[in-house]
Amino acid sequence: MVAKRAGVSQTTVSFVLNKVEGQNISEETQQRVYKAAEELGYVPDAAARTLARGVSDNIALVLTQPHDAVFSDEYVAYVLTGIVQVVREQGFRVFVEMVDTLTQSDAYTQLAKGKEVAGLIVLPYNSRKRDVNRMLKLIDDGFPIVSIGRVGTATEIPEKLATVLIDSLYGIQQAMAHLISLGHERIAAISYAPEGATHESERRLQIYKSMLDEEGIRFNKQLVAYANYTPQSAVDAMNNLLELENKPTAILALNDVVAFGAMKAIESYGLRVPEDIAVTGYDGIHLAPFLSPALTTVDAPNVQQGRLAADMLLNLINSKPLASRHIELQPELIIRESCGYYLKQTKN
Amino acid sequence: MVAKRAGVSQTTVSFVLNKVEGQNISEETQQRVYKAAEELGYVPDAAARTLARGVSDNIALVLTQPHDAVFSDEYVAYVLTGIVQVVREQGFRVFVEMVDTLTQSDAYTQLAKGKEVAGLIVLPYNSRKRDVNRMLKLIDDGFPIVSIGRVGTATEIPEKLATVLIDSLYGIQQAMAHLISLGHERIAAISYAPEGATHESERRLQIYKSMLDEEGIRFNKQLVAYANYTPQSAVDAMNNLLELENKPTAILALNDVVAFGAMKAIESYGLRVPEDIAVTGYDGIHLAPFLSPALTTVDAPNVQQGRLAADMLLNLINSKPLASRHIELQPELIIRESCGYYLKQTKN
DNA sequence: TCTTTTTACTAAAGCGTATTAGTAAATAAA
DNA sequence: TTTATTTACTAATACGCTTTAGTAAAAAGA
Repeated sequence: MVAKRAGVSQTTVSFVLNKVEGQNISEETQQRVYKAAEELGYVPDAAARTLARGVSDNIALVLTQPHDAVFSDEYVAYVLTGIVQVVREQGFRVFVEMVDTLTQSDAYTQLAKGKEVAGLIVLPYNSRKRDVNRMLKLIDDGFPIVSIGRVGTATEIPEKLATVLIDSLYGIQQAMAHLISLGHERIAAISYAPEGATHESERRLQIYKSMLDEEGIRFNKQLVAYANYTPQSAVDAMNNLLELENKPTAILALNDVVAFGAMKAIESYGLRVPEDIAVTGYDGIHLAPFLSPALTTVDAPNVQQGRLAADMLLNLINSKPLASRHIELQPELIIRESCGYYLKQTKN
Repeated sequence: MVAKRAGVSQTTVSFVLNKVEGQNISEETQQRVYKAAEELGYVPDAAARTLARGVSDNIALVLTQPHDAVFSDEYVAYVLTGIVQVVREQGFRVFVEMVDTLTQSDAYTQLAKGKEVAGLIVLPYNSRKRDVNRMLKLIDDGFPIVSIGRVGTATEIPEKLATVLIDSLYGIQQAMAHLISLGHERIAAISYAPEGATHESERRLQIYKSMLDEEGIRFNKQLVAYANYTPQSAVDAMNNLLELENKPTAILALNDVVAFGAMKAIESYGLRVPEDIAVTGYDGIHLAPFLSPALTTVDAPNVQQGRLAADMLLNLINSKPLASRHIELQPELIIRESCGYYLKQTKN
């Protein structure tokens, strides 16, 4: 079509529009091709192009979730945004796949083998060992995969799997140090996941324990409660803590949604945050500063996490060397009102 | 590959795997094909398939936003979830495209003409007239497009454009009626967008005005403030209202993010919600019940909106008749604590 | 002047599937 | 028994692009 209109061969059109190097096409011919393409509103057929090239221009973000669960998590939105921002500059598009690892465990393989995408970014927080093995097999076959965060139940990050993590060790340490520096000793932790459900939540609890240890505070099992991803379950967990004879004076919420629920429970109970009980969160959701009291939380750079994962993936796709297979980003404690830090400051 | 292994022709393989009707393939041959495909882990090449069929198995969700803006809106996440849930059952995948309507105004056309997708679902809240015209032209060419919500600045919904709306007239009316029934007369409205920026925000303000009118309350221009999509801008807007000599006794926040900001501003100012000032929101974000006080808000069924849009799109793609080109969903006022309704109840 | 190199292109094959038109063998109808 | 129909397949083309191998004409080198 374009070829006819410009009076050249299809080959020439392809060379011109793709700016293929090493082909001496005269300036004049090039202009003619561009003009013809412009006039016809030509857009190359994506499928034909992919078929001929053998590689797709798409990548997928794979979320491991039961697929009727709503991804209400801001976290995912942030990561996705980061990814889209980066890959679009190289002409890639992004699929969002919600994979129920129980019923569609071959989803990774489908995407890869069908050449639907050139690479995958995976949020594997609910995935099983079987899924991980599938991923590793694909990687061995040379298929690019980057993981964001730790794999669900696995204790170790597979060396082969490119990963972008957020250093929760550092984050939780900061939060705990902050609470301790404010004089708290009866610090309770509320996990966002059931006991043993994910490696990451267990890890955060572990850090909580070791921080207590370092400070010579005895770990008390009663002061650990488990929510179930929803804010309501966090309310319930907090209510259990409030029924203890020796109530905690501070709450380390393992994510912000839990912190929301905990604060709600505390105030419904008739106590005040931070005067009676201090609360810290983790994630840095964008409404955290606008709670009353504003939530002190560990701000994790999630957009950045998405961007870096996308960067890594593009490098893998283009067979460029990776600076590192495992990137760790530093979160930052943002001190606001929910721990009473500024209250103390003013008093002095 | 599969053909050789099963000892049949490529054609037969295609017929079997695609379950093509009217082809008499013996049960035995079918089993042989299935077995061979299974053993080889065969996954059809997506690009080749699309090329041969002439239609893609993908759709795109197009977000009109400056593409460096983070889509922190839960709203988008909900809609996306609904869409993915529905289309995946028919074997479709979903692209997420973030389109800056200023710099990439031909994005719709690219996707359609490149046959990258079989149809589009558009969230057009920031789109310009030019974009709308492009969409309408594509529709005229028979390309399936469904819009979620009203087109950015347009006053009318184009008849040709299939649309899934949420009836904000009904929603805002309920919220206003609730505030008025609680005795409020000095009701201020805070828009989530700058004056005149989007049709939807202006529409909500219009409903606010007409409700005042109906109740014989004089409209006071001073009682309208404008935020700029972020919670911080809502804080600023609220602070302006708090500086009025005659402070409002109730705030109609035009979305929940604004409500968050407004409540924060009120409490920072030293007043209480709902005792001094009542607040209603709009959207029903999932943290609304866990604010203190819990936010009374108009709950919009956004997942459902996504599902219905996906349904419509699939019908358009399959050239099935649409029951209606314009669907309107009813939101529902959820009464919680931020207006003092239960406070009054207890008093009596 | 004759040969080599460079310039500016093109013909044709190939990517992996869907699909149309067709065929040989088996069965049914006349 | 002959003809028509049905069953069970297959050969070959098309989809629209990329890319390899090649060619004719012009320029450079000997």
